Formats: sequence, structure tokens, C-alpha cells
Amino acid sequence: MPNAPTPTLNDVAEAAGVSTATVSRCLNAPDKVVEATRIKVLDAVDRLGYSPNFGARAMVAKRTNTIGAIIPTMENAMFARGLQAFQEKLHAHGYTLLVASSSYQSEIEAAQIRSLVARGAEGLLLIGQDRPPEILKFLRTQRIPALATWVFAPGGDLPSVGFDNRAAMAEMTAEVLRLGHRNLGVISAFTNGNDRSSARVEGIRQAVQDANLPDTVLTIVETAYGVETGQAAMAELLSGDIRPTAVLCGNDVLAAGAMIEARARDLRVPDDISITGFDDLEMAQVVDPQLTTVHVPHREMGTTAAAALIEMVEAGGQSIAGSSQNLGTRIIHRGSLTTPPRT
Amino acid sequence: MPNAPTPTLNDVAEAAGVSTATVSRCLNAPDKVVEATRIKVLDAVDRLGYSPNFGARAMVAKRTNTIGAIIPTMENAMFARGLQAFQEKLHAHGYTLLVASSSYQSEIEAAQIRSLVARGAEGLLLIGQDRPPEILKFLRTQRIPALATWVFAPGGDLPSVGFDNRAAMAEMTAEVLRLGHRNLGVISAFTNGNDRSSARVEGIRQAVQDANLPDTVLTIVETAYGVETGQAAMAELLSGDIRPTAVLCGNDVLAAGAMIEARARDLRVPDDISITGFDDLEMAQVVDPQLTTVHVPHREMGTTAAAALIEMVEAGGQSIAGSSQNLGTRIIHRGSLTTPPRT
DNA sequence: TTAGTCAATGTAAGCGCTTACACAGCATTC
DNA sequence: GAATGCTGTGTAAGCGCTTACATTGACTAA
Repeated sequence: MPNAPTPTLNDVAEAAGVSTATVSRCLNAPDKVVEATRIKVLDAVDRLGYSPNFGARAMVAKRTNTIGAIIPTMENAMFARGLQAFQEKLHAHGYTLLVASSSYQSEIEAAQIRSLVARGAEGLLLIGQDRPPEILKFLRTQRIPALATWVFAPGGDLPSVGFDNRAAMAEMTAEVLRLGHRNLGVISAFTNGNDRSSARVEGIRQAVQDANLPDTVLTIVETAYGVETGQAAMAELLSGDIRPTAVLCGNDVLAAGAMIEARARDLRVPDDISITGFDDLEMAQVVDPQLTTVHVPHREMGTTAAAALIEMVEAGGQSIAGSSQNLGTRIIHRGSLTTPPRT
Repeated sequence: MPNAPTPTLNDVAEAAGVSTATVSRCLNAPDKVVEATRIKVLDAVDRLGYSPNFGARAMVAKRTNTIGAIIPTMENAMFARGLQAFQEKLHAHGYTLLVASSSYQSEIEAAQIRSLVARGAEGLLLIGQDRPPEILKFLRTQRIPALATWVFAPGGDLPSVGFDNRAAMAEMTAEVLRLGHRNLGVISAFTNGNDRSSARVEGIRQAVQDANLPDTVLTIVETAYGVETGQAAMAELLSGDIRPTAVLCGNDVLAAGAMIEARARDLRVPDDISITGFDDLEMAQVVDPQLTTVHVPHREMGTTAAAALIEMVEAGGQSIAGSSQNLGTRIIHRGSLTTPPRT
């Protein structure tokens, strides 16, 4: 058996006894071809197991119907959920999603952006607002519309579809302070190069300031994303001189870790210590007590972002601008937050 | 400002005053070009914001360094984790990962396979072993090596890197039976078109049979993936005539749902009822009591699969076969499984 | 000096596809 | 019965790139 190379349009044309143009038409505009021919051609396609070469097609058609997304990591349920919704919406509009991950590193993100654009992405979904000017310039010269998500930052370099991390966390903090807590632990994901994390921490500081309290009421620990790291951070917080009565966590996963550590030390949540999360993942409902957290409409965000990006792409060269949308968050009161224990 | 189209190799060549061949060489084999020229060219590349067109390159070079993966959904931590490891390994070997999701539907998977191949995927990671013969034929005629994962099925149509779902679940069931349970509830993900789910259920039946027990000891409920569906399934199980003393869940997420329902009914886990999971996700450690579950080496599987697939791809036309690897699982004893309550 | 070598660059073909245009055949229309 | 339109198909250009081969010129060796 000779090493049959993968069949091309030409092979199909020969097999069907027609020209390549006809084959192409059969595949892309079947009604422009009379039925008898179409059957002949489709039969040949089947027989040869022909599959069109996307690159060649894209090169001449100048359309790819492809949109790219770059997320820090797939291993974060929050992104996974939003992305799944994003992809479903894209699919419904005939677009294909290409996903890449950056491991939270700006240079990798830059490389991935170039890679996705080279692969024909006509629009890009990115996480967060901050990125180096070279990238923005690249996007501009390539005329690729891009959307920042998981943040709401009108007037930023990129249009954004998301929510106000800072305000949401400030609201949660205000609630904690209102309940009477005056000694707050904070477990945050690394803020360096992560504008969502840092906005959340800023929100906390803001709320403390707005309540006319000194920022010495705060003890902040930064750590990597994960249950175990959250647990370790909680251990650190609890071994300090003054024990916080409430711990604000930058996300639900860290909060779950904090709860494990609290339990390990025989601290009852929330009677001995309150814990709050952020994101409202499944995990928030699975821990005991269930987590009081900030609900983020991840799926809605994915869907809205898809719609916005498609619009930007189809607006074409005209305006790459697009406009920002704030999706809003709300505090979900469950069992992990209450008044501080009486001493 | 004229509508500047995105710059091409030619534009760079003109801007640098050299031929396209030289520009191409600068980019792909810099040492074949004298330094002075190289600087000129790279400068022009920068100035124009040039980015090579992947499709055009792939078309002539016949290499894409791209591997595709199709998973049922990104919204499942189990896949996310394995995939992240897979992608890291690929990256280290200079390959790019293209991800698509199939929503657990075979026809969508087939379409995605074609789409990824058309986009130049040189190898494919798939989940599970079962798929229609047309797809296998397509893969064969296109000479695309493919690997089945999350299963171990030597002698199957595709080589596999994974674990034996059936044996793992049988082992867990045997353990439950050994503790004295004689009334087992089972909450399984839908088994239809999901060979992992069905293998797990088969494992349970097998273990019951091996213990010379009638399969009336089993009450099986199938449901969709999710905490809430797990909870509903548990409710169904608990409202039956005879209450199971142990509930075997097809995965940790369903198990977490089951625990919530148990708690809602004031049943203590494990004293009143035992619950087991499968996968050993973070969620298993976060619930209280922590879940006794089957540990699956997701990351290791991803890494191993990447290595195997790269090897298959680089073996090229010769043998698309590859060989299967069984990664092994083990039961993690935590707090959710104990002997049945005395009546 | 002259042939020979070699490194640096240019020339041009062609990868697989779509599509503008040309063309043939046929049914209408006056 | 010629002019007209329409429909189905073919012809061929060219998308952006890599690379085999040709060319150039500087240098070496005899």
C-alpha cells in the first residue's frame, strides 16, 4: 500500500470528474451546484475521507470564524465556568473557540496572543485589564478586537465585560465591619501582576478607610491559589499575636482551605471565627458551614462577553472599540459569617 | 490614515530592502543570515508589527507542532487538571495545544475532531474509548495518531493512557462490602455514551457478584454531573423503601451533593450513612467529613499522555499504534466511610 | 592570474484553497 | 429565429509562506 498522502480538493475533483471549483462550491454553497453533481462529489469526498485544509481556506477566504481566549489556568473552576458559557455562545453563532493558558505570566500571555492571532483568531478574550503597551500596540496594528473580562474598567485600554472587583470586596468588607469585627485577617491570591486580586485587596482597604478605622485592623497574607495554600495562610494568620475574628478570602478556594485549618484547630465557624469567600463556586456550598461569599455571574459573563466580542469582530475594521459592561455582583449570605465572639 | 492591511512577509522584505527568502530565514534560521541583515530585518518586523501567518506556514512546511484535545466539558475539574498538565508537558516539547469541548455528545466530538485536524493537529487526545467507526476510519485515513485517556483499555481501537475505572470501583465496592454494608445506594453520572461512568457501575456490580450477593442489594440512580443533581439523587435514594447504609458515588462532585442532602436530613456521615466518591478532587478534602474516595493521578495522566502522544506523532507515518499504559488508582481513606450503623 | 570554494542572498515554484470571470448550453421572449 | 437571460461548470489567479536551486561576490590556493 503506497503511502497515500491526505487527499486534497484536487484529488476529490479528479475522483468525481469535475473541477476543483465545483468541489469547493459543493462544500461551501451546495445550492449553486446541481444535485447530480453534488452527489457525485460528496460521494468522492466520503470515499477519500477528504477534510478541507483550514489554513489554506483561511488564507484565501480571509475569514476564520475563530475567536481566541487566554486564561491564566484551566485549573480554576471560575475561569472554566465562564469559558464554557463563552464557548457555547460562540458555537451558537458559528464561531470556534481556541483556548490557551498563560500560567499567570505576562510574557507567556503575549506569546499566546501572537500565536492565536497567527492562527487566525479574529477576536480575543483576555482576563484582566493590565498588560504591557507592546501587546496593545500589536493588537492595534493587527486590528484584532480584544475584550478584557473578569474586570470592569471603563476607560481602560480595552473594553471590558465583567464586574468591579474592588467595589464588590469593599461591600463585603463593609458588611463584616458592620457586624462589629475590628480585627480582620485577609487571605489574598498573589496581587503581583493580577489586577483582580489587587483590586479586591484595595477594596478591603478602602472599606476600612471609609469606616474611619486605621489599617492596622488588617493583617494581610498573600499566597498561591489552592486549598492547601489557603490552609497554610490561615495557619499563619492564626499564629499571629492577635487572632482575627473574621478572615476575608480573595476567593472561595482559599476560603475553603481556611475553613479546614480552622476546623483543625477546633475553632468553630462562624461562632469563633467568621470566614468569607469570593466567586460563589460550587465549593462554597459544599463546605460546612456554607460559605458567605460574593456571587459572580460567571456564566452570564461568558455569554455577554461572547456577544460583545462577536459584535466587535463583525463591526470589522470600523471601530475596534466596543463598550464596557458591568455585570454586578451580590453578597450571598450563608453560614460562615456572623458577629464576632464576645470576649 | 489608509486602512493598512496586516503586514505580510513581503511588506517586511520591502521595508528592509531584502527578499522574502531572507526575511523567512531570519525568522526560522537566524544563523544563516549575516548579522547586519538580520538587524535590518528584525527592525522592520518590529516596526510593522509583523506576525507570520500560521496557516500559510503550515501549508508549505507540513508541520504545525500542534496537538489537539477534545474533552466533554471544561467545567469539570477532573479534566481541567489533567489537561493543564498535558498542556504544560506539550509546551515543554515545543507543541501547542488546541482544546475543544464536546458537551458529551458524540456528533459534536466528531465535528471537533475534523475541525482540529483541519486546523493542523498532528495528534489528538480523546477521552474514553468508545467512538463510532467512521471516526476511527477518518483518523486512519488522515494518519492522525490519537490517544484515549481516562480509561485503560489495551486492545481497544485506540491506545490508551489511563486507569481501569471498573477495577477501581470494584475495589472500592469490595471495601464497602467488607465493612458489612449490605444495602448500597449508587449515584452515577449518566452512563449512556460515557464509558467511564458505565465501567464504574459495572465495577460495582462485579464486586457485588464476586461477594456472592444478589444485585438487589444495589439501588442505582443516574443523574447529570453537578452538586445539585447529586443532592437530588441522594434525596431520591433516601426516600425509597429501604434506606441504604452506604452510597457509592460515581465522582466526588456527586458525592458532595449527596453529603449536603444527608446533612439536610440530619443524617450524620458516616455514622448514619457512609458516602464514597471517585477522582480525589480538591472538593473531597473540603467537605466535612472528608471524603473517602478513589485517587486518580490526573496530572500524571496528563503528563504521561503528552509524552506518549508526542512519541506517536514523531514516529510519524510508520506506526500510529502506540501502546497503552495503566496508571493505577488507590483508595484514599478519609472520614466518610465506616461500618454500617447497628440497627 | 585564474580556477575553485563557500557564504550570503535572490528567484521562483508551489502548498490547498476560493472566487472573479469566462463560457457553454438551454429556455424565454418578441 | 435571433436576441436575451439564466444556470451550471470550468479556468486560472493569487492568498502568505518556505525552500530548492541559481546567482553573486569575496576569498583562497595553485
